[in-house]
Amino acid sequence: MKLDDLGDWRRSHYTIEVTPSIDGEEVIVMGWIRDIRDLGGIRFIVLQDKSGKVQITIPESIVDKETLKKSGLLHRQDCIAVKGIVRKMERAPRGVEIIPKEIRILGVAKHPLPIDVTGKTPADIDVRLDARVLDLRTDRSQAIFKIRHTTLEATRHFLLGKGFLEVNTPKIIASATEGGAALFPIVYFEREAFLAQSPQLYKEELTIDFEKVFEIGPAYRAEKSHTRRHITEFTSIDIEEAFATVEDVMKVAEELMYYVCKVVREKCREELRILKHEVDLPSLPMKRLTYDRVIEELHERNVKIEWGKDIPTVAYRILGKIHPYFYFITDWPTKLKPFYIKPRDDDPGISEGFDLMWSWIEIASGGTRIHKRDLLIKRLKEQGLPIESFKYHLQTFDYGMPPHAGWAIGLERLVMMLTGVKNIREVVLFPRDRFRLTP
RNA sequence: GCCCUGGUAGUAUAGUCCGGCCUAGUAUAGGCGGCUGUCGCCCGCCCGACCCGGGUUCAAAUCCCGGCCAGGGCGCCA
Repeated sequence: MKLDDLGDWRRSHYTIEVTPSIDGEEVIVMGWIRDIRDLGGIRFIVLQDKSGKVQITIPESIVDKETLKKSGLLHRQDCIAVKGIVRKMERAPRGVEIIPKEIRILGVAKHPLPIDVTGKTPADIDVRLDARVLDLRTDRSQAIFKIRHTTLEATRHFLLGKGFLEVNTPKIIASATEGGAALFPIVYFEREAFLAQSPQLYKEELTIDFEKVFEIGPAYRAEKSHTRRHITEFTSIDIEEAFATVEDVMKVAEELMYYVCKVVREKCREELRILKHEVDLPSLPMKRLTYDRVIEELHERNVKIEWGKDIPTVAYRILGKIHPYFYFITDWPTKLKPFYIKPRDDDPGISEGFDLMWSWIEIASGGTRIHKRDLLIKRLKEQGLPIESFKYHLQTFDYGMPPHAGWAIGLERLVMMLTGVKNIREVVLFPRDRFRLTP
């Protein structure tokens, strides 16, 4: 089909701005055809733009022949511009419709489409991700990403209000430093480099310069996990604060969770309705369970975990049934935590690290960091990490490292909680997992 | 790395256990026709599929073996 040019047409109104109060005005709207209902002598076209939808009504007796003919050529998801007169009409959705004078076809869609954008015929997650750009047009996807956007907006607003400075640290790093999660190796000219698994060391170092920093950025994990809560590229919300301890930053975390829930509840009512999901306001302070207490609770339910061992997923699922919303797990055995987490002064076997849980899923982890160089070296050795790889990091401890604490929140897991979505890939535009690298 | 499950039109499903009744049903999308107030419009007609390879059998969508692809779970982790 021959496409029309945009020409000198510019949008005069978003669809949401077409209301009964502008009855009789001429408008130009632009967007995509969501649905067409042809009744013979009258044709209804639902036009969708980023703001919402409006009905274009084409009664054969009113509209001129050429526009009538053109309107008959249209399909779902074609991109069009419509110049027409707004008509107040009680029988139309939102009490208003547009009677077109001229239609310009700007882009066409090839049919049949791989997924139904009206959402009436469901599609599997795999099919949806293969046609992701089309899938993102659905009300469900639009709602999810509006909530994700609002979560980020609220998080920034909250942390900026607390005096944190937003930073960006390198995602290409020289060596596999932190231990733990596997890193992706990359070819960096004639050397090998890695994609960063977290901004951990950089954000700690930056407390010397800016005291309170946060970063919202990508993190990469080469884990072969294949579950609804794992992806290889995710977004980490990180904070680090000088002159603070685990209790101070746990407070920041729970207040942030409260604030984000509050903002999403207020600003995303329609989106939550579409997703048939409710967000409860957590009560503060959130429960603080020690690792010992968690082991006890599990014992009471016949799940035996030896002290010092990690908590397996089955146990977390049980824990999630006992504590269905947010709770902290504190006082972890030092050996279960990364080398930079500070052991307690009065009992070095226990750390000042914590996890923030949402039901059975870990949303965040953090704690007081070690700021004394000698202790850090001792812990590196205990965990069998190569001291020489930490040369630049250890060097910063000669520049007046303040006591500090921080945490990292997995944005996608937070958004899963806020949207009720069961698969993490649904809350990422173009997710990467063990098996998916495209689109 | 280990374990489980599945693969039928563009999409979503029925049929698979217990082989023949399958010329593979249904919905939706798409095409054609009809319909002047739809808003998951309606009505009629049409198009369109058993993942690939091998085996068993008179007969395979259905049973067996291999492959490929996908979903999920464990471990690890956010």
